Amino acid sequence: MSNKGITPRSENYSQWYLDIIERADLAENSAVRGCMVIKPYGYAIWENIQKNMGEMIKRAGVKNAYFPLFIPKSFLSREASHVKGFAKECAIVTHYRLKENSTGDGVEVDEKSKLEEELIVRPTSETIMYDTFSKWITSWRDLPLKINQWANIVRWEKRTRPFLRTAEFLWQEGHTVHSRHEEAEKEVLDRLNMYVTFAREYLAMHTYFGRKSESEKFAGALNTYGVEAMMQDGKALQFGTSHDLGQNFSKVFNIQFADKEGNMQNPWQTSWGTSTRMLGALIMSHSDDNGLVLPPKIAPIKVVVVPIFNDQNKEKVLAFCEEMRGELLEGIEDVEIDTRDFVSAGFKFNEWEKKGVPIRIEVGERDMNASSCVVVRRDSNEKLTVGLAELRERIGVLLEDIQESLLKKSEQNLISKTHRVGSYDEFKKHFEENEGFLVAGWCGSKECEDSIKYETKATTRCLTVEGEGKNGHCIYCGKDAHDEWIWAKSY
RNA sequence: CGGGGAGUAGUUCAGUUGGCUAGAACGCUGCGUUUGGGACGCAGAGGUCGCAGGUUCAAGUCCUGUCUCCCCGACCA
Repeated sequence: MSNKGITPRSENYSQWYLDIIERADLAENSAVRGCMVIKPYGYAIWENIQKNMGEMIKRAGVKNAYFPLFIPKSFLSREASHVKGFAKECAIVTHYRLKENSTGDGVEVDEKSKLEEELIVRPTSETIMYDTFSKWITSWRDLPLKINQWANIVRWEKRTRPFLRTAEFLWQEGHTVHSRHEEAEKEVLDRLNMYVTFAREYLAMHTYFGRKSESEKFAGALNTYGVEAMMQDGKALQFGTSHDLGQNFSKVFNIQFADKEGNMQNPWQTSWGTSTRMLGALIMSHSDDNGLVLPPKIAPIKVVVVPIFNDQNKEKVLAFCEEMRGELLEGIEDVEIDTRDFVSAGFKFNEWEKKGVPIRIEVGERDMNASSCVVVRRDSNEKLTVGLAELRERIGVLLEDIQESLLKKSEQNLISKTHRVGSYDEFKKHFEENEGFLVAGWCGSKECEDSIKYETKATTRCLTVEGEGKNGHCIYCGKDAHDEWIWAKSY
């Protein structure tokens, strides 16, 4: 068994996630390559994410809203570095009508329907939202304004990878507007912490988080903060970001408010987001060679009951399972009974393992007679015989225990694969031969960062609180460094 | 956009000194026996061999063109 779990390089990678998504089969048209179909089981995970993170977002005083998919081209060109960051990966709507083609066996673009101004399919919604915000905000009384939207966005990446980078993906993007910079900065860090907490509590993922370097920051932001998770193969996966936009956008979108003294001011803004990439992070963090392993809090099915029966005792066993779900497992959510009589029990065991269901209960006549059942945990494959009287309590405890031990494992993976090195030679050697992250001083110059990236493929991931202000030497040039950064190869 | 690889059944693929009716495994359908770790037997369905042209008595196989996909880079969540 490999110890790297499911990664894009693992054998049969494409087989592993097939319960969650599949590549959109649009092979005849290269223009839509890189799109994904999220299947019902995968979407159920996404719904759990939406529900739980959605609650955290609401608790932060943020309201949900929805803005248009299409952005006038002129909006995108207002903030110089923003447009520079996204210009090369936009889908553009140029016409609004089709007509029958000359041979009569299809359709073609009606050239007469050309738009005067092209529309951009949103790669992110700063521009279209902030144009609207400029109409909503006139006074200090309108602030802070905190808006979130769950939406799809399109980024025409040159190269896509199932899960980790698709042309279209779903996400949540939050946008807030504040009267003072300190307040905006606090919001940025609060939301960053929200993501870290969500990753820990729900996804059972331990992460590093902190400020991104100049070259890694969001196009148009003053500062970007990120959450970095480590996959089982030691590579980094950026999980969420939170940006301090300063006044960059409020100035060009003409958002102004009258302060208490009656002076017109440009407010301070933030934006923050997490995407369906989380599904990829979730899979790659916990799963093993037998398939997915899902943390109970996010698993669409928490407990699956596999009845073991033959033609003679089928009804009896199935009736018992229903009873089990209704009474013996009262209060345990998302329990599924696999009543299929056309596949073998062994097949079902295997299938639910592949789907990552945290707990499997096996019940046959043998168990019924003994007033017990067999309980199997997905994370450790441990089998327990549990008396029916204590079943509910044990399952409740087990679910919590699985959640906890997955987090512990993730923490262990992160910490045990984060190293320090004394020289650049060792730094280089690490990324050639070993897995995992490095903590190393960096003088902050773009030259050093670029050289390191070119020579090792590793980049700065973030500057953690612990690394901030830690004096030392730049791992590359040897000059004085005042911060220690997290370095890693990333997806 | 650069470098590699590949297009044959739903999927993964085999199939060259060109030669009969194009194959396997898995999956799918039906019947029967099974069901405590991916069941088995029998019967069956499923193909314009990416597309176009050429060479030949004969092309999945050789030649030319063309399209597409995948992988590795650059770019990025």
